[in-house]
Amino acid sequence: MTAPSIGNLADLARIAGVSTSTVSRALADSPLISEKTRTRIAELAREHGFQLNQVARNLRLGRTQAIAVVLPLGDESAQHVSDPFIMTLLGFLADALTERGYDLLLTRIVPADDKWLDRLTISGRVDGVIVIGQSDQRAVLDRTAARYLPLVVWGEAGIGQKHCAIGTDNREGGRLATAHLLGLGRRRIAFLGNPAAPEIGARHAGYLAALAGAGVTAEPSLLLPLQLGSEAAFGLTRDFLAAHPDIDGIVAASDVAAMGAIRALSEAGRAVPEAVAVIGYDDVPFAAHTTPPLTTIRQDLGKGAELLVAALFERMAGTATPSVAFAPELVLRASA
Amino acid sequence: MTAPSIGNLADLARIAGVSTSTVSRALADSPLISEKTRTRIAELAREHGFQLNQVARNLRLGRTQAIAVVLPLGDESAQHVSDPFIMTLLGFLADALTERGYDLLLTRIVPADDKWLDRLTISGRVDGVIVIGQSDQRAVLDRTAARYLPLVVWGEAGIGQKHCAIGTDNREGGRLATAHLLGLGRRRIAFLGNPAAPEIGARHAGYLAALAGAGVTAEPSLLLPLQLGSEAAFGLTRDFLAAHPDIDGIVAASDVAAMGAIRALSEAGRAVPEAVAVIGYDDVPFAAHTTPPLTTIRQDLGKGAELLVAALFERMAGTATPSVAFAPELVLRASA
DNA sequence: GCGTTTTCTGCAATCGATTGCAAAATTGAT
DNA sequence: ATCAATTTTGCAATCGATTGCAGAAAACGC
Repeated sequence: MTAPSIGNLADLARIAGVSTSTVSRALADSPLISEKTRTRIAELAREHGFQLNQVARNLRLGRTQAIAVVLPLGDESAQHVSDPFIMTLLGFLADALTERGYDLLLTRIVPADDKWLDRLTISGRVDGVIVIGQSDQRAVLDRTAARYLPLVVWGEAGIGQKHCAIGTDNREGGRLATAHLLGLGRRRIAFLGNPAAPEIGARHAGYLAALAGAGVTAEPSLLLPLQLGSEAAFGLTRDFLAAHPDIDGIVAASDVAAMGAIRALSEAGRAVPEAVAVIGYDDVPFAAHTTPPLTTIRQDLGKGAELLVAALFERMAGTATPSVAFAPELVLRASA
Repeated sequence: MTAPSIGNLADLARIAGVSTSTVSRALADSPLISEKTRTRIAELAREHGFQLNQVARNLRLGRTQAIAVVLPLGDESAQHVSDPFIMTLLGFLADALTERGYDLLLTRIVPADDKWLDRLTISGRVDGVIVIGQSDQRAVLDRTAARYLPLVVWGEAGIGQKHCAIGTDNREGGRLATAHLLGLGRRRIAFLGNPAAPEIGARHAGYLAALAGAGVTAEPSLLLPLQLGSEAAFGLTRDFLAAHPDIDGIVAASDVAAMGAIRALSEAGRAVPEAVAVIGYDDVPFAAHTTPPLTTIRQDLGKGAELLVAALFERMAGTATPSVAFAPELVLRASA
């Protein structure tokens, strides 16, 4: 049986026959402590399985060593998001933060009022905040950003926006996707997604730009306004196909939406990609495993998480970092 | 412009012209404080946007009001899991904990030694721990559970196991899945998954039991030992089909695996479900959107999260709760 | 108006660490 | 052996809250 575990630093000090100051310094490798006592105390600590109380430590040091990651469940999101895209980003964030010795406090918020972010920032529970997705909360984000520096947001950097947003260049992504279909000779290309959401709006703008660039007139009727996070892509596409049997391409705003569309096409007897080419967005983990595997626009979330965390730490150190939009890339598989 | 925000309770006390005790009590709705001063102080607090420092509060109260949710990345898991199943459970856990006023500390751990769990439990950062998946860490879990009560694990309740595991009845799930295929008249049914992992082993046992019950002899060669979390289902199934063209059903250990198998079948020109019926496991969010939509065994993760959290809170209160395995259910869609 | 209850408020200790400053112990020089 | 210089240790304040106990104020009875 190993020695009983010790509650706090004072207990350990008593056992070692020294003051708490000495123990604290020894454990912190302070040069004020002789090598002899340092090793003796370190040995005792290990022996008794002692660890500092992080809460007390952080209180004294005026920090928390924790970062809040917020998933706001606003207009666009259903009650229970489990969007694989968001979850993948979350995983990368967890890694990036852990690597830097920070804890990740996961918070899902249904924004009832416009104070949810303030509550979080002044509660003293975290040293910084990462918000995943702007949802319909841009105003709240802007207001808080004016007063609270260590805040970064995954999303689209809009004009006149006050908060630091990091994400991929959605306009470019939409353009890439559409240009790819155009390059395949497709001309009647539908857009599946709701442009009201900031990111999707930008992708739609890219879609329009690509069409214009190829001399194809965009038809408003080829827009399928799918709620983000909704699972209605299948039904929406099925009904749409009845009215527009002549389309030959679909630019989907997410891989999940693309999957729904593919199923609708498949059930309507339209081959993918022969009859209708479908391109997704995100390149989520399962995109390579659908039938057929999805051609899609990849957002490198490993890189995204790195950028988010890097910007956040700069901000925690006092520098107001600018927004970033990095380039997405086309991933060729079989659906287009 | 609103009044400048106040740093701490003492500042607010100064402004109100009372002691910190009074402010603290007023904010806590203590009956020791007169209605008059209580409302006056509450008003001041709102006006100045004051909030208690939670770290200090929790230190004083000897708690953290936070729960660690651990994703151990052991043998079976790739470096970056983003298994939709786990992520869905995580979402529900976040809701269940938030509802009870607790924070969720997300921790991904690659178990390098056998002390990772001890480090977490004695760091004082959390009031309890939920581990998602036993991975290859059963020994560590058992050892810690002997000493640290507020610990619950999502997973299979094995015999002789010391820790509290909560999950679905995997044996029953495997049986259900297999029985369904048998009911469809299928006889040459393959199992796609690695029985070495506890949960999968149980599902495989159920598979064998169902075969035996129907008088079908199980063939060891019909086992496709897919690493859990791996993305190799496609390749594995494709190669397997070459050697075993005669199968007419596949019981997959996860929906993700089922997707890979369906693609392999599709590319081999075998229709699903006509030629080969495929049944998945989990019923993850996208299972309804594959082509064809997956027939699968549903694990109700909302219920699972509720059970995990309920057990954890009982344990935090001092009661050693037993392991629980609740029933999974068959979800009929189109793949089998 | 005065003593007694009852109601309110404040002092000071506490949670478990860190750290500036002063005191003690050690070392070295003479 | 004595004293100065240096190294090592400890006292006590601090981070921002909560709370037992005692004292002040208010309410009450006579």
